[in-house]
Amino acid sequence: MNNRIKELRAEKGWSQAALAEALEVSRQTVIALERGKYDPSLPLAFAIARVFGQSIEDIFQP
Amino acid sequence: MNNRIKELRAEKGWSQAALAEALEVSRQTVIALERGKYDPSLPLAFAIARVFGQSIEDIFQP
DNA sequence: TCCTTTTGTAAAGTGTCCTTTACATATGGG
DNA sequence: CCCATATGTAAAGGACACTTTACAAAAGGA
Repeated sequence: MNNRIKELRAEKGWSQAALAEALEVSRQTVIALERGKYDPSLPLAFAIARVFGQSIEDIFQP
Repeated sequence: MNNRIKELRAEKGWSQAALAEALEVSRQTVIALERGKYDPSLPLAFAIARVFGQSIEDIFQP
């Protein structure tokens, strides 16, 4: 499952730490997601979509 | 996180076993999801959206 | 150069997602 | 009544999602 987290975070000009805080997860989680180490849980996917103002389908591609 | 899986499955007239097969998961997983025991993984959420022809956001509400 | 910020790796621990197996109960058709 | 179908519970095990802590390395500004 690919995602556009890193790209969207760059557009916002946020650091990984800032995104982690916005998502209420650890920085390690942001790193792992961006590097495709694993997929987020569904609740976290919703949070990611919310902070970037896009749909889950727009950010994640199976 | 609430979901409309049971309702959508009823509309299709599918048994839990039939849905499980369509999703390529066990029947136990379908039961657990419908009864809100836990949320699906993101890949499974995509599969559920696909078999019902709706968006993830339409099926799951945080 | 020095210091701060940012990004990355590693490891160990906890809880969740999903599996298989087994058994129980309800319902409807023959 | 008998049997098949549908739904549910329980329990044990494996893999994944997420955490905390610690350390390493690159990059930019003063």
